[in-house]
Amino acid sequence: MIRNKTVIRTLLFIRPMESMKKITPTAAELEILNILWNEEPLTVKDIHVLISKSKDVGYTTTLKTMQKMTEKGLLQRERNGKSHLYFSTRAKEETRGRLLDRLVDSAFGGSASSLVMQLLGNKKTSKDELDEIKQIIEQMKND
Amino acid sequence: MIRNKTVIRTLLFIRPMESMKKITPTAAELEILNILWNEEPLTVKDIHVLISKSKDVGYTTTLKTMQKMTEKGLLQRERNGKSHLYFSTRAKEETRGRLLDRLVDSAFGGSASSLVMQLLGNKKTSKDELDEIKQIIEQMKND
DNA sequence: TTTAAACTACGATACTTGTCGTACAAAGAT
DNA sequence: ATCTTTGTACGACAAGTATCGTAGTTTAAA
Repeated sequence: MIRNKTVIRTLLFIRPMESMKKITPTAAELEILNILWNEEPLTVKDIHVLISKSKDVGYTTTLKTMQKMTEKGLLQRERNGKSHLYFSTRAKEETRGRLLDRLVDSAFGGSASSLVMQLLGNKKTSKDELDEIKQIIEQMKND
Repeated sequence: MIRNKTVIRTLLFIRPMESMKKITPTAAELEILNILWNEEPLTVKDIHVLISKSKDVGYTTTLKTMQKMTEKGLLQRERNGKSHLYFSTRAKEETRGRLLDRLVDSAFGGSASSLVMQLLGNKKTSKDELDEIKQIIEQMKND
């Protein structure tokens, strides 16, 4: 049985369909997305300046990552004079939802309530957070 | 009689400092851990049979993955005749907690309540799940 | 005792991720 | 017009993941 995807695509003369792919960003990509979700659009430089505050990384690393993200369809860009303005193509909620689904499936046996239980029992979650979560639930009960 | 082997080995210092490393398992590793968290210990074959039900993968792939996990300290094993019996070294809750923390940090700006909101607003989370979650919260309020 | 079956060990491969360095292009500054 | 700055493009590389194939070892069967 042929398992190699590259081989299969070659044999079938098809290309990977970017639009159909449900891409979940990696950690480095999320760092960039978190910034863009807060303020769009931004240049590579803008983002790199922000990231550099908490992390020592080269400019071309950020650039390359954003180029890859654009290839993948996570970002779009448009020329703005000499440089580009980047913005995210997917709503924050959609991406977060997908990541959450993946975690629920892969680590919590598909049970979202197990995840919440874990979260509420987690020492790292602050009391304020817990109160806030409880309040959210309370509010939802009135639907 | 003490049945928990992880505890025994921890007390006997069978594993060195490796066990201190904070490793977060990958997707393929989680698949194996999910099985072991449910029933321990198991052989490579046991696990491979179970995984094969939902996934087409070679036996040596499962074997190799479990060998790597043992190297990393995620699993431990002991000879059992011709083969080995594997068991996980970390409590389910610890690993889940770490994965959850990572997601909260990387995708939800460190806000656990944002994560819960997202989860509750997620169409994919079933009504039953939602009810269950609400019930959990309700119960926690009585502390 | 030879053989077959069941296992393990280990190397190899393809892909992905994160990271830079270098080369090149465009726009100003001198 | 030439030099400097500010960008982009692109190749390269190390590390890690998932995946198998092949070879070798042990146990059980004939």
